[in-house]
Amino acid sequence: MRLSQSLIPTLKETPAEAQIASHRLMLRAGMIRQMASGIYAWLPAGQRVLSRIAQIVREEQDAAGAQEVLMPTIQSADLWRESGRYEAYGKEMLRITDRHERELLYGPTNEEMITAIVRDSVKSYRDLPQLPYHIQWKFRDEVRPRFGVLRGREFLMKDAYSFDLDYAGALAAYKKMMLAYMRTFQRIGITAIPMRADTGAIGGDLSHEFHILAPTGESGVFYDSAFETGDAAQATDIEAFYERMTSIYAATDEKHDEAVWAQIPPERRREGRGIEVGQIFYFGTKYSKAMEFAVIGPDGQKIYPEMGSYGIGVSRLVGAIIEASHDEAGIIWPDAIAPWRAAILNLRPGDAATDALCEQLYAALGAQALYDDRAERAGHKFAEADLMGHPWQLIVGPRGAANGMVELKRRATGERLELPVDAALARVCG
RNA sequence: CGGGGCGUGGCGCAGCCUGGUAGCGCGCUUGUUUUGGGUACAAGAGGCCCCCGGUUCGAAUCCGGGCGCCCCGACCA
Repeated sequence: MRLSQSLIPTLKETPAEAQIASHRLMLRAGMIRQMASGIYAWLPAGQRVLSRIAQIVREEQDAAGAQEVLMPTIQSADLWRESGRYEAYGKEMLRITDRHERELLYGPTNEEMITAIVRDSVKSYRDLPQLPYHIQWKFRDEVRPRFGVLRGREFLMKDAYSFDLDYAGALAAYKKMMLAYMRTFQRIGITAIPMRADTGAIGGDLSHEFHILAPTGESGVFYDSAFETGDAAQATDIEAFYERMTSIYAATDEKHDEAVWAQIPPERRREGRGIEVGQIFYFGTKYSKAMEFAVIGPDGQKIYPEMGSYGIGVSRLVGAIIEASHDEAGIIWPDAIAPWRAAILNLRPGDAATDALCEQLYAALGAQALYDDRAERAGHKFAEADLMGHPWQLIVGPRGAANGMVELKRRATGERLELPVDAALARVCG
């Protein structure tokens, strides 16, 4: 992308409504614009990050054996009457009436819908297990939206639903998702810690929340430093992995147990704040029974499938990652999800050697690069590149260009190196 | 949903108390300049002062009613 032709409206000053770092930076870096309270439009820089995160989530769900589907945002009230949640859900649910006075709603979650879909086509025990997921926009009419995309009303979410014949099967699905989640967060490049959680409105008796550590997190978290050394990508034995994840101490302040905490060696105790970016639940036959979803077992008897659901807040992750990874100058994107791997800063557009070298870099990097070809001051370009958080900056000025040299800056460390073009490209691509 | 605050050019704000027909910084346009960390000078463009009603000779300003947005709390992926 050439910056001169892009729709990336950066702001020098912070809009008054933005209070926390991620909200401020997302607005200033031109990633989002608010369209109504808690509702945002995603501009190219934001959209690219959102897509990258979604793609990693998708790949890890697929790897775990889940199947991608896409359910609608609008649902029928009748569906929710089957489970009894239409009345129970309260004002958080956005209710809509169509031209025929039919009652609809903008889905806050999809347990009912996926149960109906699977129920209507799965009749035999031979058809289970099933593990569908989708990545879709949801709406919860929060009383008080805030913190930008961290607490929006409309949000992009991955949610998966497991259907198994028995508890053992459901537990296996739960463990698979736990591993998939840890792999997902590791690939994104952030530390997320699973913590035993309440099951809340969805119901059930086994649940974990996944929290990203960030100083501005909404809840206090206590955990054993053993989490810092885990490597989900290397885990081969899922049972051992699950055992390890659930035996190391980690709790939000609500569930914190001082007695257990006291038994952890002091040098391993970590306290901080966390932002919840995912939650997994096992809830048994709550929905299958309420919605009369049963398959016929080998003995001809009805079996109500054991269910679980597994969510990741994709749009929330964007904000959460920024909370965990920024400095005074701006965002610091992890490499895996940066909107562009590198920015090319042309410090002297119009200078033949400088232009030629920039074009050479841009041709080599293609869609991975954001080329700042504007007739702006160098300082302006530096400041905006730092703000937007590109992992690498390829800085090209007439001085170096005359000798085929570029300056490579690593955003995370501030390290700057003068390198020949090929060496610089190798670093960026490697 | 309780408590508080704010709505004035794209963004940040002043003006409102003490009514007299709108201003500053940034951004934008043009020119000159500058050229490695948000440059300088000059000249411009751009505003139903959130909306409706009232008071008044006259309302951004006072009064009433809406709407929108933000903050604290309760709630929450």
